[in-house]
Amino acid sequence: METTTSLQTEQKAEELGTKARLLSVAEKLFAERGLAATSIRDLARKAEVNIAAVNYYFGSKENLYLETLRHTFQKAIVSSPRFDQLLKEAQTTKTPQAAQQAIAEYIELFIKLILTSDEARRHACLMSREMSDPTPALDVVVAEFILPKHKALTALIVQAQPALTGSKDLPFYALSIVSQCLHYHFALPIILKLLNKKEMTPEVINQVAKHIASFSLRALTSLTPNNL
Amino acid sequence: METTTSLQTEQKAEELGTKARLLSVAEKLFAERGLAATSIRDLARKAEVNIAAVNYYFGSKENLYLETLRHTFQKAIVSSPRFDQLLKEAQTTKTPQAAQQAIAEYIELFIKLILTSDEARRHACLMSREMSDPTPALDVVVAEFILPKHKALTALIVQAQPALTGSKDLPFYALSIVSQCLHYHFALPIILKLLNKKEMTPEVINQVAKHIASFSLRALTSLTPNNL
DNA sequence: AAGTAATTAAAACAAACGTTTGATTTGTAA
DNA sequence: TTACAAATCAAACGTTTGTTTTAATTACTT
Repeated sequence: METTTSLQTEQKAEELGTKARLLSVAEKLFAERGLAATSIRDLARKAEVNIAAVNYYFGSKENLYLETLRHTFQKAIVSSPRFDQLLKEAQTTKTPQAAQQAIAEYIELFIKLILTSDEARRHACLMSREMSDPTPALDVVVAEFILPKHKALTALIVQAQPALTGSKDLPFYALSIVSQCLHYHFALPIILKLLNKKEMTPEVINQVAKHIASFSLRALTSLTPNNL
Repeated sequence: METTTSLQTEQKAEELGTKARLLSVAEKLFAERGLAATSIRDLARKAEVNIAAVNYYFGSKENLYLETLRHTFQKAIVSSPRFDQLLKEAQTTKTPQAAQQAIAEYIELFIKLILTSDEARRHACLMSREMSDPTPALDVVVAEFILPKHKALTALIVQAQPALTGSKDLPFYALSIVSQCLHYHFALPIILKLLNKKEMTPEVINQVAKHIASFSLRALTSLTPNNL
């Protein structure tokens, strides 16, 4: 029996139970290869777990995939106050300049997470696979993870450019910013070829972050009532 | 025997041979489900062809996939002078204004292709699957298809904003524009949920095209030597 | 210490997979 | 017609797939 409260079942706190070990390896493999290309046997072997454990704990492979996405993005939600902090800070200082600065930092944080953090990369991989082959899990992730972030960023954008208040294509602004960042995840292999590079160096990453921030803020701040 | 020159083997010109039928169905299925999730049996059944035909004509499933990508993007290259024409026209009129207009039309054409043309959508699907799980075919597609387009768009950008000449983050500008467009393919299911829509209507598509063009051109034209 | 529930383990299941085989049909040229 | 090569076909190949079964083992409660 897997008890979550008692510590007697685990000699060391660091040791993961069978279920947790499955979820951990599943996150890795599903992100790397996708649902169809990941076999339960490979998964069980890498998790050092019997083949039957998957069906014992999760009922089916599909359900393991669904639970893996839930588990992964719940982790991400908990560990994302870094972003939310940024948004809150700007709201205290209500000036457009503060919001613009927050947007620039948001972009920089986003780009660096995607291009340097293995965990963030896994999340992005799982998400892009969901977009190619949507499952019921996508609804949950969008509602609980993406929609709140989109709303928060949009609020920041309005603060940075008050002229946008009530504009009918307001929701597209956050998409313009986020899409530029995500492109450096989705299209990374292509972008590396275009830049004639083997990998993303810290210098290039900084350059990219600065470019997207500058590009987007110019688009935002140069907005005049004529453009609306 | 499949003869490519003689017409006697095909009663009607519209009828496709076994090989062509396989390539056609393969493009569809690989785009919809990906390599791993597409079975040769399903493919052969939908192409009304014997199972052994795949290995007879292509040697293996993997090779069929590779040939499908080659075939598909070679078609795309041939049928893309619509884009190239746009670039050429701007070069004749050498003014920044002409280039800016061309960029706006480029974006509109791009967005509408991605969101309305089934063939363009298939190409985009194949490409996004290649980016998630790169195969040797990616190199070919990038070199022959993407790199030329990136160079042409970059030339257009320099013409639209001559101050960018020689700038070290010049290659990122085309990426900023293209990424915004592609996002409406990659993240379409998510974007629909964000916009609370069932599907993309022609009105929204127009709105998106206008937004991206306006957003990008503002970012481009508001560039001053200070920003460099 | 006994007994019950939870977990692990090994083995086997049918189904589907990509591929190969060998025979048959088809088209063409001698 | 005869001969030969290309194309198509049904059938079966050996693996691998996700899942289930059955038995042994472990952990917890009474």
